[in-house]
Amino acid sequence: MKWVKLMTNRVRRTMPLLPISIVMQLTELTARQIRYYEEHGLVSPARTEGNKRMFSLNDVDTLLEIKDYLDQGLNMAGIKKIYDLRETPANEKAEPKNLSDAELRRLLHEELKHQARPFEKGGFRQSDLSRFFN
Amino acid sequence: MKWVKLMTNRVRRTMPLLPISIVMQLTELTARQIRYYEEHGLVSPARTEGNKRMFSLNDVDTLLEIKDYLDQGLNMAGIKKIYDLRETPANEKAEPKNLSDAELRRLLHEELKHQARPFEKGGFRQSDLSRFFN
DNA sequence: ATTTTTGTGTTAGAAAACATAACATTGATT
DNA sequence: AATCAATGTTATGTTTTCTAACACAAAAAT
Repeated sequence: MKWVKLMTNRVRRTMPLLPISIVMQLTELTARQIRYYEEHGLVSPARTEGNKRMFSLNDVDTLLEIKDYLDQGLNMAGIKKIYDLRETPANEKAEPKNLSDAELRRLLHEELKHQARPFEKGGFRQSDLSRFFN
Repeated sequence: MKWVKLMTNRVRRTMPLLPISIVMQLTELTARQIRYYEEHGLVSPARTEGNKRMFSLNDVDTLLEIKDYLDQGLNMAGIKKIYDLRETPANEKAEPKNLSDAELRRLLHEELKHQARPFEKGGFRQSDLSRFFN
């Protein structure tokens, strides 16, 4: 079952869940800025069928970093270079990627359902999606 | 620092981040169903300035639970009752809830920042859940 | 000291997503 | 047969997001 863990970890951070409006709030960037950074390949949000950008938590992470770098005086080229260097294609392991939608949903659902609640035991008020933020 | 952790946990789970379309995919419920459950007070998503529903991770959890209960044959009344009973106003402790947006953002930022570096995000434009896993 | 480039603002017009509200349908309860 | 509960469907209006274009100030290059 290790692969499940890995997959869900990956899924957690890469799931495109957030519309640009939320990302704007989370990052304090304007839509213009976010799109501009995308234009330069620094983020690659998914798209809905209707072509709307949907961002993952990783994307938010990246955008916050970009913001930091800009604050530190770097320009696009510098930031690009940093990310290029960071890319270690060596340690990119191929992951099992041939699950049906239904299966993936079921896995997600399972995880959501049986989350150990830290404190209470009887009252599992919520199964906790917050792992998505880890 | 413990309370920070707790607090951020709470914040993370209650932050209204997700539009209804994403919640639909996550829960496999229709918009109609989700709105109907809201009508019955089972979830209370936040609203944007423009009146669009924004759901928290807790909301998703709740919706998944509702789905389970319905599958188990409960009806609205039953589910309502369950949530009513679950509400133990005794253990509702007042939580420190007076952080500025900037502070919250910084906390979130910190958490996101010191994470293991993710994967590549290639551009993709697919429908269904499969676009979550690339 | 000009000229060019960069990063961002602003605007316009179109399309997508979402809202409410009403009516329809289906299966269970009375 | 009539009612009710949960959901589907449709109509219509508003909000959000999109792309593309032009504007502009500050930095960089010439």
